[in-house]
Amino acid sequence: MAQKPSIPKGTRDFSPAELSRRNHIVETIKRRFELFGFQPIETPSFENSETLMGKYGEEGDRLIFKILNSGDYLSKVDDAVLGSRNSASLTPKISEKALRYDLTVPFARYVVMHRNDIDFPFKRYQIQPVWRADRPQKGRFREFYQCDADVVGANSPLQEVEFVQLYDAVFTDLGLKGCTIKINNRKILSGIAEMIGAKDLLVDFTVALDKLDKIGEEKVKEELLAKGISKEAIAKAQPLFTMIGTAKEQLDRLKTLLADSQIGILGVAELEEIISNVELLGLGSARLQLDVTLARGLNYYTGAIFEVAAPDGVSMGSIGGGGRYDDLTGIFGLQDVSGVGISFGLDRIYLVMEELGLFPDSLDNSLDILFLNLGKKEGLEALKLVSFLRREGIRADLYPTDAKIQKQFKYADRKGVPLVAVIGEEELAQGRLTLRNMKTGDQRSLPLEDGSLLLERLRSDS
RNA sequence: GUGGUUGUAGCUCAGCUGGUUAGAGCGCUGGAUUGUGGUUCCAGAGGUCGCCGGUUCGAACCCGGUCUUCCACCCCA
Repeated sequence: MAQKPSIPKGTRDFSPAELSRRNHIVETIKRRFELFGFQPIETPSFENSETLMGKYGEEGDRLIFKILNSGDYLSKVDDAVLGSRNSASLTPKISEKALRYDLTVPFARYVVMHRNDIDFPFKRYQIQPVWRADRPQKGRFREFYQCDADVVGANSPLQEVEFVQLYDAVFTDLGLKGCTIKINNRKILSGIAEMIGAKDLLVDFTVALDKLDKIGEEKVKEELLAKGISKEAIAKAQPLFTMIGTAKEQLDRLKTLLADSQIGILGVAELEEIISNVELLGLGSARLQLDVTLARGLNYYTGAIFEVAAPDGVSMGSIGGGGRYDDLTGIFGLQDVSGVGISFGLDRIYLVMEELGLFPDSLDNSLDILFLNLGKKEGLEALKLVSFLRREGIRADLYPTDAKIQKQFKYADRKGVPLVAVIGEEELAQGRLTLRNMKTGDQRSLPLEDGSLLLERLRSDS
């Protein structure tokens, strides 16, 4: 009995057409990463659970895919744990490995493990899938690709400036104009929390504030109240809700607001330096926007934080994010190594580009010329030219079987092949081939023996 | 994880208050056209109605469960 095939929810197959578009994005990103001096690494799909657990907050732990131990994994679990039916205590007993949730934490682990072989500052990039046990939605999958670039061992805020430029360069290359790179600094958020006396409620505070543009001022205040932040404290934070104007104006207001907070002032100064330097150097097609409500959930960030929004009019969550983390390697036993990095959400960038029709047509054709197969002798003759053209870097192919000529033409048409070469009985007798331009319908005759004339035509057409 | 939504041919979708052999368009295959695709015309193939169970004389349609899709939360790329 044949079963109906299916794939798990939140996963996808990629067709040749989709993959050539995805590769176009990946190659653009890769080229820029390398131009900016990053080197590639790869890490395993799965890590030891303890490497991952606890790095993404409580919510993150829930979304990590756990891998069941091999063998008779229940036999060694003692009855008390098994009988308690408590997932939190049972899980570590039956699962020691987990699929990676992002690329930043495995990278931190990599840095610590290989610290003696790495020349610091270390700039690495990594393009690999990650997995999250999330409920899928549009632009939200359970298996998706991240394209990360990080620098570890460099404290200078010039790194942040370069990352803003990197974002801008990639999106400009892709033709994705009008992206907004939102920037904030965790120190500012800490400073504000300190100011209003809610230091230990920093996470709740930032998570609520993050929703400002989505649910509005009143609802945010309600949530803050519900989380145990006093009315007076919220009143003190009032200037945050009406942060408009240029970056400079906003920074000036933050300076007065945070005058008594050492960490807050530090954050403002860092941000000021980054923003003014980005302005000085200029951007291509993206714009940098200070957004004091930007918080980001991943709790390892300590300094600058980034998030990229798609151009106006496209409804899609952030297509990139990142920030500075001072202590990530500290968790694995390597102190005083600051890191900063960004991530591109390949799958979401794909969806946005699809929606805006930004993929070049040239991605759709996979062949420069197709030779029709009209029999054994004819096919062999065609293959000689195919081999010659391939050596010259032309994407050439021979139709695999001597099917009906109509079928072969139809195949060429649908694949979008611009040129079709016909070598049949007639041509063979004359020592020539017929070359048809599929777009215009023009046909011309060329000698079989000398492939260079054909090559010339192909080169001039492309 | 919570609440809702969706599933009928390869694709996009019709299908009445449950009632004989479940339809269309596109696509596919063949022919018109025995060496010429994209247009047209003709013919044909293709469906466990997501899956499991229940109600009923009878279920694509009603009920329960389950999987999937999309949406809102949560969170995030």
